[in-house]
Amino acid sequence: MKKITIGDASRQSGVKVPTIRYYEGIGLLAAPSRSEGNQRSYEPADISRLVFIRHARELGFEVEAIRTLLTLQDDPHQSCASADAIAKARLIEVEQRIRSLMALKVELEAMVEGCGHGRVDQCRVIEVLADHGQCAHPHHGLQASSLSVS
Amino acid sequence: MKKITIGDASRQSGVKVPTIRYYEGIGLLAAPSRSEGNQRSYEPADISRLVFIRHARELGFEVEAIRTLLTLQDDPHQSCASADAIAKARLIEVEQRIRSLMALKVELEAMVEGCGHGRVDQCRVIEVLADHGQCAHPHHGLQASSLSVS
DNA sequence: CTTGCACCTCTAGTCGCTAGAGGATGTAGG
DNA sequence: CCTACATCCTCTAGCGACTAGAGGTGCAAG
Repeated sequence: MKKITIGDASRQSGVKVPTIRYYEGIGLLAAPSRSEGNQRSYEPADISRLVFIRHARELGFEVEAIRTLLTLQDDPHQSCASADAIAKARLIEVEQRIRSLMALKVELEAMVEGCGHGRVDQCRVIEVLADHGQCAHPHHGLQASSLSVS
Repeated sequence: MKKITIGDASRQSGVKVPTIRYYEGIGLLAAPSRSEGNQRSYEPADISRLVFIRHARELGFEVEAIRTLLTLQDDPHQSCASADAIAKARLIEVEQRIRSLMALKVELEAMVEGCGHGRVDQCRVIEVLADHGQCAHPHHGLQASSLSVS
């Protein structure tokens, strides 16, 4: 009978208040019951769900993937093949991302090192950007593809 | 006097047609002259600028950073300290990102490996997400912070 | 002269939130 | 009981960097 306000839910789960409402809006979290004054009232299970979501987001899973993972969690007798597949796909994404970023790192290091700290016309930073042929490493085919988790 | 259409500019620079128009809209690229029929007509210098922009975007520089880099390029007698600083900041971002992703990789690997390929109630993927205490590595403080380049 | 592609503008959508306006509710102190 | 004040409510708009689509015009080849 303890009523958990959205603020408490936020503090307990680590998910910000507007984000909780957002998750409700997109159907990740069921709409909770309301108090007489129309305020959301959560239960412990909702907190767990929010922690689950937050954790998955921190791992870089997309909301759609989390939606699938949550339906799996809701029915524990299902095969976990989908969860497995989602995690594996995410792992492959992360590995690719790391490879790309390593290539970027090498190139940025060369740019920064090559900068004579003088005038722009001797600056390798600008030069490399202007002329792709100067690249330390080719990295064509890199395409912006979302997903952050800094 | 060769007139470069937006389609040719796209093919030569590797920047998509709508993206070129977008860059014009946000002022990264000057509005080119127009043909009688109101079609954009580019010059070789515009292609170079587009290549510069594309390359910088591939390296993960934000549009605002590129704006600065372009003004530096336009005046080659300036000090390149700003370009240097921008590249260094980007390098630090990339290094941080790599570290975070390595931590994610470790955790995802543990999840995937721990999956018994049975039912959900034995699945470590779901379990780890539900209970942060199961994490192989702590990665709190990770906050989504934009910037992709897959 | 017609077919068909490339071009034009404009608006709206993507993702995962975040910020702000403007108002209602809940709680603690006087 | 009244007043602050924090917290809650809904709603809309904005972020970055594009992308997609509607609805219309230009142009070159057959």
